[in-house]
Amino acid sequence: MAKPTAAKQTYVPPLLDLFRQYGYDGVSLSKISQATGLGKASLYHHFPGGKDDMVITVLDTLDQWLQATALDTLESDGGALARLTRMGDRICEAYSHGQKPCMLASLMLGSAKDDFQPQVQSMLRRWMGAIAAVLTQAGMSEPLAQERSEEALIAIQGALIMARAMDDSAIFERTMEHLPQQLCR
Amino acid sequence: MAKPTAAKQTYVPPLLDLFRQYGYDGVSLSKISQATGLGKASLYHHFPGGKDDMVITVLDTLDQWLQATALDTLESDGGALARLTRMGDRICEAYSHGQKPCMLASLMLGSAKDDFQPQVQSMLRRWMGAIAAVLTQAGMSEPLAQERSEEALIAIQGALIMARAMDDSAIFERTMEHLPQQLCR
DNA sequence: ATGACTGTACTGATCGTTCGGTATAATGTC
DNA sequence: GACATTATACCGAACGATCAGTACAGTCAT
Repeated sequence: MAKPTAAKQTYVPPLLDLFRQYGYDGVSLSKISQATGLGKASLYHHFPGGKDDMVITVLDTLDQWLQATALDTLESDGGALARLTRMGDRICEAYSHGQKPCMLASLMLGSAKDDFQPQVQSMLRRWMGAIAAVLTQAGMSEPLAQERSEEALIAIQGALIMARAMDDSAIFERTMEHLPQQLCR
Repeated sequence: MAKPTAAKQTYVPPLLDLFRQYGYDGVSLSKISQATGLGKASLYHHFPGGKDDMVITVLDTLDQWLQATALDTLESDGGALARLTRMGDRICEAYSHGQKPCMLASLMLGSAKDDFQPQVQSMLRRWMGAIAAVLTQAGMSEPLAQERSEEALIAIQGALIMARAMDDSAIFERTMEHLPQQLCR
């Protein structure tokens, strides 16, 4: 929303790591202070809105990353299968091969759900839209493409949950590997 | 573990509702006190181990429910497709058609992950085993059946996340409806 | 010397937990 | 049947710790 200071971006990676692993309620300011190496005063200097401000900043950065690194890739050259595979690779790396949770999912649990649901919904919708566009471009009907894109997000989110719960990153890697063919089937 | 008092079971439903929606870190004793109508001190009378004790009690009850209501159903009569459909119906109802999160997934986020991961893993493994058993019994090869049962849990967990995030229970209902054929394909 | 940044100290609120005590009902003793 | 004892269920108040957030004086680079 508000133009993020360049300095703010410095602290996004540790913040992302915290929020995706512990969720909104599980992250305390002392944890944040420890992870960023910043005192509380400094945190409130960079993020006057407190914890919510930090989440929004991370969410904005994540949004830009999703657009630039995952979705724009879908509009490059190559067949649908190749493009989806490329996106899968980026996604797989972003989630550390399934070892790290999705922040969007983490935020939908706990008391902060309502506050961030609009932005989360917007990101998920755009993500599904980009996948569906690839499929329709490959000749698939609009409704089927939308259904398949929904299945894609379900597979990604579910595989993240299961890989983390079972402590087996192979579950996520296998799912991401099969995903492109699964979508173009 | 320890034989639960009958009285303890009285407070399981509100506790389950809290933990699945807010996760371990998001549930405070005052929230629990309000939800159960019990004073904080009374809570420690029934659950001497505090919050952890409550989670374990709920997890035990959930384990019994899973076995009795969902998994034992898989061993009844009828074809594989019919049996899986019946399980799907029970699951769908248990999750309020996708409106309520899975407590197993909720517990795998936050600071309490390590404490409850063994029991969560055990339940998920048993769940997958029961589904795989139905599939092998229907003539499917052992490795394929295991892979499919994994896909089933991924679909359920992913659909729960997406349905909740998008605020659209149809996502979950559709996934659960397609699941049996998807598994027997 | 001005503005960006940070450490220290502090606030009131809430956290999980424990203490002291009360009401009720069951149990044992005579 | 009367009375003391015990167990169960509950509560208000308070514990020390930590929570999110603020005030302010200092430090630093420019």
